[in-house]
Amino acid sequence: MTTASTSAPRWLTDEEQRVWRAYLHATTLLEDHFDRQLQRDAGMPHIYYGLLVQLSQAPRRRMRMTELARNAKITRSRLSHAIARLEKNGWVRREDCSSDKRGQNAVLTDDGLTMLRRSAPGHVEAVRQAMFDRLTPEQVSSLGEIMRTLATGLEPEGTDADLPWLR
Amino acid sequence: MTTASTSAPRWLTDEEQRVWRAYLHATTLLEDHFDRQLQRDAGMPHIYYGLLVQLSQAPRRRMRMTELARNAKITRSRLSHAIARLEKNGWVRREDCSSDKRGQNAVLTDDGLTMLRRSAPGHVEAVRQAMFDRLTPEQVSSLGEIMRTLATGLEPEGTDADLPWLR
DNA sequence: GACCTTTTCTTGAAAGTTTAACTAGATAGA
DNA sequence: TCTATCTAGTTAAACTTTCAAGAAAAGGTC
Repeated sequence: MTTASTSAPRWLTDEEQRVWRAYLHATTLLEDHFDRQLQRDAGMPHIYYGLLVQLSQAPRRRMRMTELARNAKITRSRLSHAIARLEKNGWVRREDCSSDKRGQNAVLTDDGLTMLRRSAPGHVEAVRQAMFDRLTPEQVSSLGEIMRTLATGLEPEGTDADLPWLR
Repeated sequence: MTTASTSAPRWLTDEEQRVWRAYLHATTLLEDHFDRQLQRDAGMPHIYYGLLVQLSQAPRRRMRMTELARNAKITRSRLSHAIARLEKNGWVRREDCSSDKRGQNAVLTDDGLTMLRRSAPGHVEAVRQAMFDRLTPEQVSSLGEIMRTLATGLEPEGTDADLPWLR
């Protein structure tokens, strides 16, 4: 067991505090920025757009709900609501899974694919402008390594971690 | 003017796609992680906690609404709702601004400060575990530089940028 | 002063998310 | 088989955020 609850807290150094705050500022601004860009140009928040992208790259443009939730790093409940909304837009439809009667597949429709094709260039451009055009190749590489490390830290293999899509 | 809407899109390279996805994965997981940690230990989402931290560090534990929104990188509307909720909890109260009758100050109460002191060690520990313990000093430094660059890119000085707290 | 514009902040409704509870089907053990 | 447990997904209610609109004060111009 740890003694974290009783021992003196290891406060952040000034440098760490600056980095932490910069992280929060940048991620908050970026999320706001992309949510607005996609709400304006594609009529949905960024996380919904990501779901369509996932589906477009999946075999036969379909994916099991839990698998999609795992890829998007969100809860199944959140995904249920999201797919319901996208279904109303006609961009996704649900389909029973043949091998498991509890299961559902989310399927990207032709309309959904069309919408994605139309909005992709603008979104890529936005991502470039906000991120890749501002960083050196070394920074891009470093950012990738850092983000992979942090993500892995929160979803360690073979443990009982509290992962969104298992809740 | 640009020709972005008509010229061929500059698609992301494989490397850029991997970095972009890693960024989305890590930030989504981290936000979920800290929101849950603070909801459990302090009874509020992470962004609300950040507001109390800001107030605790401000002179006389108070700050103008727009100033607080700017620091937190959120809209004034969002802040209004958040402060209303924190007021209900007794952790913040509102106060008229003497020099500008339109203005309001958000003031951290004694109860709010107590709550903050009680939950700070656990939160710092969570931040360490999820971020600083997993990165080398070089990575921490690099992350700070990258995040500062990205944040600055979205709030350029002296322009008519679409910043949340001005909407 | 009168008028117009801008700034500050709030509000109500709509949209999205979380939490806990629930249904139905799969799985494993006696 | 029968039963307990687990997994897949949904749902209702509470909460948070966004969007659009608006009230009130400040600032600028004539």
